[in-house]
Amino acid sequence: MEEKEISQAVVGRLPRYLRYLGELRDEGIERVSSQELSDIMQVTASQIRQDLNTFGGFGQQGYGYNVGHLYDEIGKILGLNREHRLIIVGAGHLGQALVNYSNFERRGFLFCGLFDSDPKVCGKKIRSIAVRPMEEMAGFIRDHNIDIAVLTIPKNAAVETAEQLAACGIKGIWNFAHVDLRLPGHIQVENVHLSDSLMKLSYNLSSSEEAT
Amino acid sequence: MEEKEISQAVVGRLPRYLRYLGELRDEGIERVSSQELSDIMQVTASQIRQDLNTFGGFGQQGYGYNVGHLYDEIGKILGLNREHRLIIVGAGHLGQALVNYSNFERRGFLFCGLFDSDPKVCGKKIRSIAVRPMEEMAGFIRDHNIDIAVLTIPKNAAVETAEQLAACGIKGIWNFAHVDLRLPGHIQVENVHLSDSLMKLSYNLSSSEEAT
DNA sequence: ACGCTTATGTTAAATTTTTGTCAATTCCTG
DNA sequence: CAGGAATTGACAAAAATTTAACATAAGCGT
Repeated sequence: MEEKEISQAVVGRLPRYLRYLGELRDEGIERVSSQELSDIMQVTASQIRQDLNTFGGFGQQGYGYNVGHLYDEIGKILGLNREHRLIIVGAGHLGQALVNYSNFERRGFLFCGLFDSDPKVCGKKIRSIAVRPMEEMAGFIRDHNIDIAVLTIPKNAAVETAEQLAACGIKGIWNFAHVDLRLPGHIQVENVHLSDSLMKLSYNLSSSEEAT
Repeated sequence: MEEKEISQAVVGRLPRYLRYLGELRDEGIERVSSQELSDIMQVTASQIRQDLNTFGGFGQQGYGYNVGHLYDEIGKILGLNREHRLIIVGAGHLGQALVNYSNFERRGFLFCGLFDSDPKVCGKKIRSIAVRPMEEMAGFIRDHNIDIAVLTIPKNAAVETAEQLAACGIKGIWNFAHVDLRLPGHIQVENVHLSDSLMKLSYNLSSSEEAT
């Protein structure tokens, strides 16, 4: 029963709010007003209030927002109060880099398995996680209650693998491959298209140059 | 002399157009209509025409768009017709992963140098590029005409390093550190906040679950 | 060469997103 | 404990983005 569709624009801003609130909290600051946050974050106070009110009234008139409480609430909204169990498919440099990123684990994203089609890297251990052959993937997902798969393999392999993952009942895919995955709607896909990002930077470089 | 401000929403879609046009071209397809592209890409034909017309009339009425020509034009708009010279600051797993990604070089993004503050990794070679100490960075940028720096270092170091880079006259920063960099407006910053992306996925997982 | 079909470029409408405003509520001081 | 200051939540206005509609231009077949 979807209450009212919440735009991805709003969702996309939540992690940033969380980040700044975490910093304030770590500085020992207990309360903050939308105007103060606005000054720090360089977005309008109106947008902050609007965004937060999408999910409920977390503030108090005349007082502002309680930093710790707001931090927790946004965390809950983002699903950080539960644990997520992930596997990484593709034990190349990028896959390894992600496994080694300990910040994710701190947020409840647990890397449980690593898979690769290359027999030469299978058996190798990365941060205490063994690389397994692709054949074991389906079973592993079911046995270890995996909900997210991270795709760090070349694009031609990615499409087929994504379909396998879908068939295994995976809930979400964090896709670093440079293709758009076409999967059933109940499977959430979040794309990280690095080359797209680099091209945007390139555009903005050219564009700012012209505007001399 | 900025003609008219082009929205980042449009710019953000260009790389995706480029990708699909490249695929069509590789299949030997010479012409395509906005409606055909619409079917393939799952966006409205209207949006495609609107987006393309932001930059000029690349199509022909009654015919459609010439795939090769449109591909080239979008490439030019994105600045892919020129070479970009990059350095990577932070030779950790992520930095190494990016150096090894050959696709970027094919697009004209040349990795020219690698820098790290850890003396233990300095001197090491990654894909024929030696890791240099941070002290050499400023000189290197000037000597090798570097325009883009890729920041793959922890966030506390990132802020200070970004300021150094700005002082060296860098044009753009591709920022993988989990902070917002505050730099003079003429320096373009493109952020890749991986944990934000993962949190979005997490939100969408929770959200789709609720909507059972 | 003519007319029908196709498909763009452009303008207008609809929708979404962002910003501004203000009454209502709570805090805080004297 | 009363009154002024502060700040939210809600609503309204403005801006931006997306979609629709259509006149116009070019292709294509006969």
